[in-house]
Amino acid sequence: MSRNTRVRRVGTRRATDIDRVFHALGDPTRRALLEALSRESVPASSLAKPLRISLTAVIQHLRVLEASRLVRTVKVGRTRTCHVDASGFAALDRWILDHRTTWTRRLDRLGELLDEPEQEP
Amino acid sequence: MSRNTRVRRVGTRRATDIDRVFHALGDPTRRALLEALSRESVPASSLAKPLRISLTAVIQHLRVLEASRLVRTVKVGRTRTCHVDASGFAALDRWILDHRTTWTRRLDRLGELLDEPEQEP
DNA sequence: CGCATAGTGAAGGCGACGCTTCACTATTGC
DNA sequence: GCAATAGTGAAGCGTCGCCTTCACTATGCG
Repeated sequence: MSRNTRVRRVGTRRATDIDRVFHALGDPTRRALLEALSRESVPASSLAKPLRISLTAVIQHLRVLEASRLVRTVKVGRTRTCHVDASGFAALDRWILDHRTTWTRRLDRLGELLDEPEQEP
Repeated sequence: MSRNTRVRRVGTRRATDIDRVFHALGDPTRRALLEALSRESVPASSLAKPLRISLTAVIQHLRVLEASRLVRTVKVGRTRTCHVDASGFAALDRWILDHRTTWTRRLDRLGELLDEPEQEP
């Protein structure tokens, strides 16, 4: 591990909660992990195969997800069971809420944009 | 630039919109940039000094933010004016909405968590 | 016991990121 | 015109992040 055990930093500053959440969600593998977990709580070992990565990689991702409070894990016996944790999700929601007000005040358009079906080029 | 101009990828797969949004928001400097922009539209050059980074770095961040549709910029004369763009924000909102339902179905606790003032250790 | 299974720790490869500096172009304003 | 200002392109540096393999421990089970 070595690097993953280190306290996450951002520049020289200590990482904040929202830093961790955004960083955790920034990786598509971790989002896939979350998606799998949102269906049902599962042992770590069952997550590796569908994503085609090693169990070690899964454990490493789980550590990141746990640090950001998006996932909570419990180890019973030799198996570590993982389930979604709402805390990190709530932190994200709080951030969004805070900034939505600022942005909508300036843009006053988010509502309409959300109603649009999609607008990819 | 070279690397920043390259199409963002995630593994071997082309990056999706939400990939770009999360990645863009994962960097605290870019969030600070967004925060500054949410107050008022400003030329790129005015963003560098308060963040204590070079103008080049700002431009690079702006490219990332534009690719994720969180920021839109217009160049008039020699100055590039930047303002918040709701599209990326809407994409994020959509993602959250989609997954909130799944997670609350499992957790049925998000509501209470959001009502709690804060719960950092 | 003895073998298979689930998870950990350490170390390293390698590409991506954030930033800088230098060189250069395009505008602005005297 | 000319100097100052705003932005770009290219290149490179140090670090981080994702993943792997190998070695090892702990638990479950016939």
